Amino acid sequence: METVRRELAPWLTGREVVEVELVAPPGPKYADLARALGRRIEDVRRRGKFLIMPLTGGLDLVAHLGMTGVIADSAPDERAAAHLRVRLGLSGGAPSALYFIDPRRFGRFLVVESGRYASLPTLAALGPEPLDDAFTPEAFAAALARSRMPVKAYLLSQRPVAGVGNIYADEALWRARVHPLTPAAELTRAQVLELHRALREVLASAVAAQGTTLSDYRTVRGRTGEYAGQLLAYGRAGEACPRCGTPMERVVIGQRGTTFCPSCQRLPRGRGRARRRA
DNA sequence: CGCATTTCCTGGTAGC
DNA sequence: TGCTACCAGGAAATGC
Repeated sequence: METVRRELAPWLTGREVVEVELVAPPGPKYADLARALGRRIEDVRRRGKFLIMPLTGGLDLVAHLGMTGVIADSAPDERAAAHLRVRLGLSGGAPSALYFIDPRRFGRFLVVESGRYASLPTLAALGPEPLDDAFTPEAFAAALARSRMPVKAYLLSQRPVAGVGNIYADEALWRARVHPLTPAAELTRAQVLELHRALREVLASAVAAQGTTLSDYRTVRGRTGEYAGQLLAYGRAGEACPRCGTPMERVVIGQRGTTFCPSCQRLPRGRGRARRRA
């Protein structure tokens, strides 16, 4: 999403939305989109995986690409045209239209009052940006201490830190040698520090590579992201761990496929509450 | 409030 | 070859 934001910002900032074509059926995922009409895009920001475009008149245009959504600056080819959901006509020179194509329909493209995210609970409760100074090891430790969910599931909730999806969660947990089923509150201080560092490194590297294309993801100009070639854990179940050679394993945590090394990433034992000694 | 479960959806692919 | 079944998963809705 950061790659998409960087391509969109110089193009969209200052443009007026002169046409709103909602191709998808109206619904909460496209709530109030027509209100963008006649307003100028003041900025292109990002919070986690949400794109936030403040509009003149106290509104925000909010986009989320879901699994397979693509924002493009040129018309989709015949194959992708079947999945066109939104077209925005823009003032100014070419490219003068934005296309939102979303085959699996998990994406959103809606207008809300500025900063009013009640209809987007994940955005409303989003943790700090991982590459911001506010994301300190202390803040991360305090967030993790609040939950006994498996740390992998808690990361995906977007609450301890923003923007970590399934791929980057697996990569960071592997780097930090943390078992994905470890209850968040049971990470040791050393593990919190390792995971904090790993999250920042993985996300910074992925942004430098312009993201991870496994199949659908494309930048606004149609390019692929190249971080897939640097993945060390995600999607490698059955292969040797790059660090120790042990076969990597796959489990399901919170409905998400999760790959980890059973040798490098050990579950702590016997540190839970509710334990009594005889 | 916190957490688990279910739902949305289609392209790709395994299996027959 | 052509069919069916199943899998992928981000976030919201629903159910305790």
